[in-house]
Amino acid sequence: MTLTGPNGGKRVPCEKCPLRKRPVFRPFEPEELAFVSRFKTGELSVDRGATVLVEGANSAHLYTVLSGWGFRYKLLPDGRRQILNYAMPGDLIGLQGSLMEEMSHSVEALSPMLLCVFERDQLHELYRHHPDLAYDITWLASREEQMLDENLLSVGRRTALERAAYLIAFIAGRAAAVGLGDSDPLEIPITQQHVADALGLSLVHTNKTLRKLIQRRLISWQERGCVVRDVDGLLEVARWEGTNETVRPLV
Amino acid sequence: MTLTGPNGGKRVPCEKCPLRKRPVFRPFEPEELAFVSRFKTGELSVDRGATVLVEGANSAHLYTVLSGWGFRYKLLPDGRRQILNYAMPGDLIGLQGSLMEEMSHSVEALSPMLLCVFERDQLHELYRHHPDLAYDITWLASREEQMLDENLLSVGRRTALERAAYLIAFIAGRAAAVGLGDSDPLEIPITQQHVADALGLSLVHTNKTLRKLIQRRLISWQERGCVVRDVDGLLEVARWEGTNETVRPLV
DNA sequence: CGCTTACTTGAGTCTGGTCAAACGGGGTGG
DNA sequence: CCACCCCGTTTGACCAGACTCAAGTAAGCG
Repeated sequence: MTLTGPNGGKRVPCEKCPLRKRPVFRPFEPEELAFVSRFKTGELSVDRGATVLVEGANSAHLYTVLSGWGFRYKLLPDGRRQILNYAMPGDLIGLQGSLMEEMSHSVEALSPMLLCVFERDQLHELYRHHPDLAYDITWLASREEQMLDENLLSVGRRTALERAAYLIAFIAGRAAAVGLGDSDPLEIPITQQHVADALGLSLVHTNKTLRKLIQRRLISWQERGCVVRDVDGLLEVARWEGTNETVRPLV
Repeated sequence: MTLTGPNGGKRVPCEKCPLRKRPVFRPFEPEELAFVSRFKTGELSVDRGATVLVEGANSAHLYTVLSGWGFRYKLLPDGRRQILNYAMPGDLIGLQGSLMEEMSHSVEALSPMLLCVFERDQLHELYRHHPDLAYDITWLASREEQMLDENLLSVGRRTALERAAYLIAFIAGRAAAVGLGDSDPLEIPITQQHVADALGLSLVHTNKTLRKLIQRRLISWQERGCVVRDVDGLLEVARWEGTNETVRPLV
């Protein structure tokens, strides 16, 4: 886990942020950009498997994913784990920890990740002087809630096969919006255990379910990764229309 | 469904809002109160069973629950329903619909409800001139997300009995914070179908599960309602510590 | 080369689902 | 006033989807 200081070597200036070029992200006014740039106090680089945020901690920072994959999860006292959502470039993480006393979930990296670091303290200043950005942050929180709603519907009411197809199509859709898998078929860096914990299923049953999707040639599996072959096919199995990724703010 | 106009007969002025006296809600500055009061453009009274907000609609309003119970839910095309969360006094509903293009869930009343109505358009003004209130709204959105996280963990990873106990203890905890069931034991106005749809279980299995809680004298069931007898017992069955209801903003 | 991690697969079990029927109270129309 | 119906709850019988246990394979790594 490396923390690059302000203007350190690796620092990606917000103005030149590669993500910002993507059409999913709304263009920012120069002054907004300037503020965000000041708001960003560093970059954090974490390895695969590293814990970015821990439940119960009182984090002084919040982050935006610059690159890489991660996931939010909660644990039961006896170790049962539920993955709540996946995080990918452009996603804000740790907002809850900045607003509340402490984090109520943990975040772990699925691949090496690069994170933009923001100071929790400056959030108040953002709200005071940049109402549009404040609005954006609420919007992002609301979007996260929307995703959770859909996930909850899935875990609660879809069958195992529908759930698996939904999850992969959902991730693929979000990834496509930020330009992942543009050229080659998308490869999601997850193990089947991660899928199981997101779906609320056992590892064994998840394996058997994924096998069906593989047989139908909708996905294939490589060590440590799911290759998405046919998103439309997945959507059909899930009986889902997919989300329309609307234009959104970036931090 | 009745809409009472500004300063109509039934209108509860924000300054005299009975909820505001509760210690869970943070005290507001006079100017904040004045703005909220202006922000509130009316009251909406709905009957039990009425749909307050519909998925897909583009609502011009958002609401705060003044009294009564409701629930947020999503449907699958074939009718399967998942209840996402329950709404009770002090909760903000319809924020998503105000921020996004359209609602991604519906809201239905479990009992007669009284709602404070706010204009979506004025949300921008709130963000521009009342950063603290804006912050509060984000905080509330974040709290809703936190509740969803916990619900998702429950549906995904807890057993049927744990889930049922958790749900009822969760609702009871929230209700107690806003003063419901202060004198008599709390009575939650839900049917077993509502419990089933919140837990992701079938009606039959839900009935058998609730029966166990009833045998253990943790709850009892009256027509159209769950009576909470022993919250600590429920927490124990759920293997859960309960949420600490922290002070929060009201609207 | 042995260890670890992740994926597979089969067998047997059990939780939870489906189907079906019945009950009881409240409301309503005859 | 009574018969009927509807809604929500209850129960039993049976079925199936998902879980656990167990063992084996394959690839990567020190």
